[in-house]
Amino acid sequence: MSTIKKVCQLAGVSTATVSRTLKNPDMVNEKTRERIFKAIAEAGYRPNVLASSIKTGRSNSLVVLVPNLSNPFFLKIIQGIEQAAQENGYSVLLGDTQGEAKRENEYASMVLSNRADGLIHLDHSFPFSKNDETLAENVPMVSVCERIVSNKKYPVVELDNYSACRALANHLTSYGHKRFGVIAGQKESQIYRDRLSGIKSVLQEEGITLEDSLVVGGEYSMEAGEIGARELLSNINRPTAIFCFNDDIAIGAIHEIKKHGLRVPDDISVVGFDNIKVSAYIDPPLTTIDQPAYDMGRKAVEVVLQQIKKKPLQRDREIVQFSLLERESSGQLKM
Amino acid sequence: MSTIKKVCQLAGVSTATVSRTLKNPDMVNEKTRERIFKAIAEAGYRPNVLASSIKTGRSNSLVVLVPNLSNPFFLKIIQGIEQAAQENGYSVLLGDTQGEAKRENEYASMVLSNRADGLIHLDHSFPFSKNDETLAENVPMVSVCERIVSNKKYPVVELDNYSACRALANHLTSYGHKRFGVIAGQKESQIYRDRLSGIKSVLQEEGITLEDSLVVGGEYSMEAGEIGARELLSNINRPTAIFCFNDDIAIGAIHEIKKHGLRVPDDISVVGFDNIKVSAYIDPPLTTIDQPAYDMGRKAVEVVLQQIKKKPLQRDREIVQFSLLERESSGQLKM
DNA sequence: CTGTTAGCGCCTTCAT
DNA sequence: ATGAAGGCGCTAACAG
Repeated sequence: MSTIKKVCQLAGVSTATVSRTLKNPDMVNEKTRERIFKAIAEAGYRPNVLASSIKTGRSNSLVVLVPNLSNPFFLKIIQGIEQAAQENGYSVLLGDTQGEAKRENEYASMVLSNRADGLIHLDHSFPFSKNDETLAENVPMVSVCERIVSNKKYPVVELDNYSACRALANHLTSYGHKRFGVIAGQKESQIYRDRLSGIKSVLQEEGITLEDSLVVGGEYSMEAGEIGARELLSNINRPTAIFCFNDDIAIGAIHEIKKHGLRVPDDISVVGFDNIKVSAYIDPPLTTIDQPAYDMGRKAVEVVLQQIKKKPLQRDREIVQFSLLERESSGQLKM
Repeated sequence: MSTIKKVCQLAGVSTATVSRTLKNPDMVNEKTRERIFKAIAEAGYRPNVLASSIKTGRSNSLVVLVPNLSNPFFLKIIQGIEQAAQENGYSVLLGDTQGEAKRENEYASMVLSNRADGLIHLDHSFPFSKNDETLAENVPMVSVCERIVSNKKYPVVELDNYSACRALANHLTSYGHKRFGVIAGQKESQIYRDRLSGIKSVLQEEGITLEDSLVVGGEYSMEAGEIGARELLSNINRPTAIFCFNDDIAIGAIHEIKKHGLRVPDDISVVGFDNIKVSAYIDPPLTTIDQPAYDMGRKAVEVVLQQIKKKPLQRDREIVQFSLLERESSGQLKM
């Protein structure tokens, strides 16, 4: 690995000139410049970014914390992040936390040790350890989808879960459904509260109460969808329509419902959330809320870069638009 | 951000002692050690990894190049990579190349500029630019699934695609199928050749020839599966069984086949490749080849770390085991 | 066991 | 326009 010095020797100039040639080419005489470029090529020289980072104090990397890499929805977000990061000269350090605090702490601390300049968190937990809490105070950080629980307010990129769930609920009540079930994801999050209250607000308007026993689940996965559906199907008040808190859950639920010899949507309507790709390809195609995952990722990068560059944020909540995709997993109540 | 010097002041020692306390605690007196730890806590000191990297010449990062972040199969590989990397004190820089040479070049060059110590490539292209070719000669690099096309042999982690496809073909011929179609992925890769010849070898044994017009596709996606299926269905020799080169393609194909009013597997059998999660949940559940994606990721890390540590590789091809999962998308030929 | 010293590779004044 | 020199934060001989 040749260093700047080898280039100096070859070109017969000082390190300063080589450095300048790379940063501010105009500051250097055209002839020397050419000579230096030739020397660089000859030496196969690459500036050591670490060495320059140490001076500037910038690593030009962002850490991204994902609770679950298997979720295609997160993937689309990451794609957006990665894209936007690259366009801005940043690279992405990926941290699969699996929701474990220990892993979160480890990855988050990369920002403290100068390995990364900012943090994007796809979860609601405060990712730093107790120990690092005060250190973390000025860390550029943004959460996507979920809101970070902390004394300090961190910016967030999310959609209006309340309204989105109202849209879904209105859709289903308009089809005449009266008995509902919910298969939720994590229950301790803001998302859970927002979505559930969105649903309840509509049902209330229809004079319907959602019993606790009809709100099941606790994890965003196909398996959870299966289990949740099984639970709901065995309820005395078997619902005719089921809200699933993401598409994976819905896919699991539909699978289970069919296994019981029931039809979707003729016997039971199912709606999802996220609009992952495969949702359009399953049978029946899933009615769901489209979240602009890719854009959410991009926006998150914007927000965290703003913080890194110490520019003031216009707002600390970026709300993105959702849209209700009515496909074939939901339909008229047949009685 | 406080540096090692602040700790020195607080603890009244030299930088060397602080450094040692962090690296080789036993080399330092217990009392001073405690004092230093207290000072570190007080200062909120975090070693600047960039600064140490510059000395050691190691960044403790690996770049991972993925052609398509939307493919859940790659995701599982990345999960394995990420996991194994973390266990070994490495972090993962994610590069979504979208199969574009320019992006590959850019990400690959991170190894040349000391941003990363090694490279894991989930594609078959040589990721460095022409310019960097000689520079890249000694770069620790491994490919997963695909084999890197290059003069120099790079190690690879893959499964025996030829045998896996023989297994699929045997499975289908045993059900009496005689007319086959193939919806392939990228056609210029080793995978394509291996898989196709695996299929053909079995068909040949049965005295069946696979016409070129029945080998369609060119991309690993659900859309490609739809298009490919449409093409095959309109062929005069409409196949009764279709090989799809990954599960996404199969999902798209099944979707399309159903749209045409045909049933899977009663009218047409469909088999996939990879065994992504959702394949067990679609209707009908997909017969496919299970690739141990997670383990492949882990193994790739092992291999690249071996190279980084300049240890000789036992072999330059790590073959992982596949297994044929017979589910319900394939069945007896009905006539 | 601890401190001194000399860099790692690069950037950046400050001179010239 | 270019060079000399100091330093970024940390590590690693080498002394003591």
